[in-house]
Amino acid sequence: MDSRNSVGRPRTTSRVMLEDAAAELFLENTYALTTIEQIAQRAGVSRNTFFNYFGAKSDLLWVELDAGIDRLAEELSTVPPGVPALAAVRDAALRVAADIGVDRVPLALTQDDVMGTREETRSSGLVRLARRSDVIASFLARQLSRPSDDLLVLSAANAISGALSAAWTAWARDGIGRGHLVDYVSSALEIVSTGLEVALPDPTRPAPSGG
Amino acid sequence: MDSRNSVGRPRTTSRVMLEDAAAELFLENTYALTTIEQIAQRAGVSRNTFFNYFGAKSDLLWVELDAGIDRLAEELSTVPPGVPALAAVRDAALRVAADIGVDRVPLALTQDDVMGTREETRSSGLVRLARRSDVIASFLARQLSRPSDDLLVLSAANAISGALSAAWTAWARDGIGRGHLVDYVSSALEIVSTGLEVALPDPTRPAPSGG
DNA sequence: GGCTATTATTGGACTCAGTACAGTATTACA
DNA sequence: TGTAATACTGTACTGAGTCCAATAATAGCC
Repeated sequence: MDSRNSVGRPRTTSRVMLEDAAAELFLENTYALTTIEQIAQRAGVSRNTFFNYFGAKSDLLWVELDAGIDRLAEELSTVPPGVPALAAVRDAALRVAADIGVDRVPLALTQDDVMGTREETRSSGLVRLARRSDVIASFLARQLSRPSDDLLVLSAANAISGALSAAWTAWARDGIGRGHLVDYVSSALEIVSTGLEVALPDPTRPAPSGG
Repeated sequence: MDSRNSVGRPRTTSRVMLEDAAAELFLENTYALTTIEQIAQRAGVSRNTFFNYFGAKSDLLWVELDAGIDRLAEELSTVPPGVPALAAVRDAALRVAADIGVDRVPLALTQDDVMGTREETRSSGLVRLARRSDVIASFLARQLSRPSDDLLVLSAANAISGALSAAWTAWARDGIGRGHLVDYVSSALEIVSTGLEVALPDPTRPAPSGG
């Protein structure tokens, strides 16, 4: 039961030790009140070593999601030319989601209120959203033979990435007993691919096709 | 020709003087190499006064867009219940865009490379994207009588806001001779409302309706 | 075993954004 | 003229992120 600090800690890599130390401290003292100094100390490592593994304190909140985006980029890079682009994105996103276990929610999304992070979480999380948009946009551009700064390509990539964010967020917020992430991602993507007019029927009017 | 500093500067409000001083300095020295101290000094005001008007250095990049989001929120708040929600959002966004003159591009979007800001621009810009998503989501929730953390509502709001970002970005990047922002916004919104499958036909296949 | 090049880690000094707070000037208003 | 509210300033502080030079650890090779 001696969990004081570095002494006695299993000798895994510094990176993992930093992640673990951070998770503990964020829960104890909130994200905002935890300093990098403290994290490094508990991991039994110097403050500078922290910056060998992470570019910023907020990176610690998004380890899980960053890995997911890397996965997505890899999946998309192996898609051969000629394959329908939107379906390929959807399939890749679903495959990535399928591998996320129920317990692997990003720190930022679960702890959020507990950790007193709302602002910091948000802006650092949005950096991930942008990176995912880039990944998707360059794939769409390649696959559809359009320039990568094309308005349609950028709009579609942003819309897809936005929908994916909504899915992850909603899933994380549903807490224990939530279903599987895949289902959330599936619903969110259906909205953007079939169109908002269809997906969000207005209670005051019949659906467009019925008018 | 005497543009040294505060002395001789027109006595407008401190806020405007800070904005002007910042714009000058960002162009001269890039955003990253300009300190708040310098901005305040050129505006003829103390460093602390800066923080009376702006919460962060990066706010200076987004003055124009922040005003646009405020406008959007106001427009939406006056929409009576029962009006079709998606059309209302589209109309409000178009009205806001219509009022943005050709010269009123946000600093962040035009100067970008000149100012050596890419990273900082991006993450601070994304905070605006999130705020706009919130505005749209709470409107949609109210209008469609759904909870505001509903997956469909969040996905739609994120998708719309993402598409709007793409529109503003593409418009700004097109430089002198670009058309009017309204046209960009209109195209981008059409994509998400009619659906990506329809809007982005795949060159390898006929459109879904034709298959 | 020892030798060497590379990589991981460290200490220390620094810049600057952002916060807190108390004190002073300025303005508005009676 | 006095008084209250508001705008501004000085000072001091915390903590993130950067830079650089020095040292420890490690891997590869003889």
